Amino acid sequence: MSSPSKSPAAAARVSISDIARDLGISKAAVSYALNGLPGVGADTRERVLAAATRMGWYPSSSARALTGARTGVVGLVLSRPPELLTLETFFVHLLAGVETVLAERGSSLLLRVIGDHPDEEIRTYRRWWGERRIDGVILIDERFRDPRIEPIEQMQIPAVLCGGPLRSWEMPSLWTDHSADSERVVAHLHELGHRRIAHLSGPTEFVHERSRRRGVRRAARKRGVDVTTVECGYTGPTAATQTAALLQQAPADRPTAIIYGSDVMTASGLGAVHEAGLSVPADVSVLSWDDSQLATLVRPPLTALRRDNLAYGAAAAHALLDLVEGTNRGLVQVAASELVVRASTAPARR
Amino acid sequence: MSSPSKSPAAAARVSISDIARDLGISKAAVSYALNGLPGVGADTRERVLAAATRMGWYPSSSARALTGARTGVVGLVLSRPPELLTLETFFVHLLAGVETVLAERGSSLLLRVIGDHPDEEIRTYRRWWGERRIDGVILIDERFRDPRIEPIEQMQIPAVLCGGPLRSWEMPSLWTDHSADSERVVAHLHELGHRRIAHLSGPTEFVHERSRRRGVRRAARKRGVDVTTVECGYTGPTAATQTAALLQQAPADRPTAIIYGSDVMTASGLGAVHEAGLSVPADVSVLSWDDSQLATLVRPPLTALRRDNLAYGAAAAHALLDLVEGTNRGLVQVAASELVVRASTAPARR
DNA sequence: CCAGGCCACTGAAACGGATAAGTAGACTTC
DNA sequence: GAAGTCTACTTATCCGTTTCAGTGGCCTGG
Repeated sequence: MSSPSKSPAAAARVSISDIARDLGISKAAVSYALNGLPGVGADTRERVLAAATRMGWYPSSSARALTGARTGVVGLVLSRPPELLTLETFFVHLLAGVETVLAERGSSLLLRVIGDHPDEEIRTYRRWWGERRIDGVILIDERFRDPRIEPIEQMQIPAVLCGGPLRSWEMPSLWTDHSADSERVVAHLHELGHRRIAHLSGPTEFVHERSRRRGVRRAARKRGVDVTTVECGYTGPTAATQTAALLQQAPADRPTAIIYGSDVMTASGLGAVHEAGLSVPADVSVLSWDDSQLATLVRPPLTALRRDNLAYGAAAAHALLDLVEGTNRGLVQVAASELVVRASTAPARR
Repeated sequence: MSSPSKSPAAAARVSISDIARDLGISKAAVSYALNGLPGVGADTRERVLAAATRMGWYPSSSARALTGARTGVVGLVLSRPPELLTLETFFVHLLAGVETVLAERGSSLLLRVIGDHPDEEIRTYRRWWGERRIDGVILIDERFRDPRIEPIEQMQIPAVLCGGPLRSWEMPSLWTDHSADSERVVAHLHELGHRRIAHLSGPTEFVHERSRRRGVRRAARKRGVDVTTVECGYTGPTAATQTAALLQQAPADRPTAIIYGSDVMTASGLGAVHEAGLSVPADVSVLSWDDSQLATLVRPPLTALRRDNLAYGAAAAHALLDLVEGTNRGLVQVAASELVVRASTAPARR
């Protein structure tokens, strides 16, 4: 609480006018030189470049943006309560993937973390766009009848939808083949002899959870596997409660394998299975729809479906930057997931 | 790869000139009205405000920044390899905490995620600052002889250091009392009768790891507890290897309790203890310097030192925004950590 | 009744860069 | 050797906002 900071803005900031004055030429010539445009001689260009480096010049992003060019910033809103963000390694990986590409292509990420509230999310987009802060946005966590779609389209904000495909949506989307993933998961359990399984999915307000449920049901029916689908929150406790409920049934009725919607849910389920006096994988096999370090740290380590979230983020960033530059990549299919088999799934008990 | 996007910039964007024209007054009057400055009558002010809402006006951040005002953006660089970011719930919590405050006070977060490379981090600051993109930065992960300090001071970028105190540093820092934390941890183990403990810390290039090591050694010496300090990476495997090495010693020599630098390290250590044929907490107690969901998901659940990282991020953001507005809060002490005792620590075996 | 002050407002410049339009001078062209 | 074409610049304007320096009109005080 001591003295006010002595105006940090005091630090010398170099503009093209300074360079022009220093070299005795016009601002325009400097601008041409720095942007690699024709209109200046080779020697002048070199002198300008040298002076810019020497004097520590950087283009003012504000001034550039003001003339109508890009801002070089991409917006991303994370709208889940912080306690859910925590272990959802998905987000951090996604961010890292997005960032790699943005850095490569000279853009930056404007991030907003808000509790679960779609209105707030839309307000943020409206504001960022109105203030000309961003070139476009990445929309994650597609919801059923997603309320963000219409405002985004109406404001004509360039956007990439992580989800879809969507009939009205004309911008790029990153499409995951949930039905193939479901096949993979169910096939694995079927091969191990499981004929009664449960699927504890995340909230069905998310489109990907709906798709997975549908996929699992279809794959199970095809193989004559009996499946119970239960909707859970993403948090550990709800998964544990639902697991306990499932296992209270008579041994002949209860599932011999459980698919969980996330690594955290699976780890919690693991605890619930033990508390029910059963063991994994001897009595019950469990399988996580997400892989992560957590999956390898619990005992037994979890069989999990692994997606490359870094690549996912990178693909989203590429699609968005391409769109901003005028190329609509349309529907981009993301790489297939891979089932990593560990010790939490085993042959069904006879 | 279909048609180029039809210039999204085409969407009508309203400027104060539009409002001025609409109302038949000057741009200056509109500006005064919108900013709550004297110079316009109450009725005019109201008409301007109404028109701004009606026409959907937002201030252009670029134009504002150009006149020398704030940009309303705070920069943050995460420079650790993505695989470490993943389970380090610290970062996500920190981000969420920072964001809450920024949103409240009308700022946004510009984020860069880079692999572990301080040079790149400094280049990012230099660029952001040169391009007038940010008002200030939050420096996390203080390092020994931190190479970021000097450039930041020289460029006079307003910054908050998460760490310190540092003699030359005149800007705010967020100081954690590592010595009190160490006391708490060692006291707990001492009370349980442990007289031979090990501390597997994170990399000593980080100042907080050094402080913790020093604190643990001092607290142990004070109580006549024997302590072995080992430097580990933050990753699981190195912690497991070091744990195995420690437990290979003769029962009379090996530690009866191990303090780990993070939750991931502890969970991995847990596995290593089991593989050595020993049990937690009967043979060895383990304790994590970080609490998280992971700590509750492994068996046994981990005794852990809990920091409020959300509050930590919030404090950092507050200190920075205050600094930007001219108030240097100096040394801010963060709230003390709390030891959450769970099942992974128990009385030492006789 | 008029100087002085205040109020509500206008005009213009400034911020830093992009860019359209203009202008010398050198060089080609027939 | 005059007209035309390049090249290498310069001048001026614009983007949207803030802000400084006016400028009338009205009110007040002496």
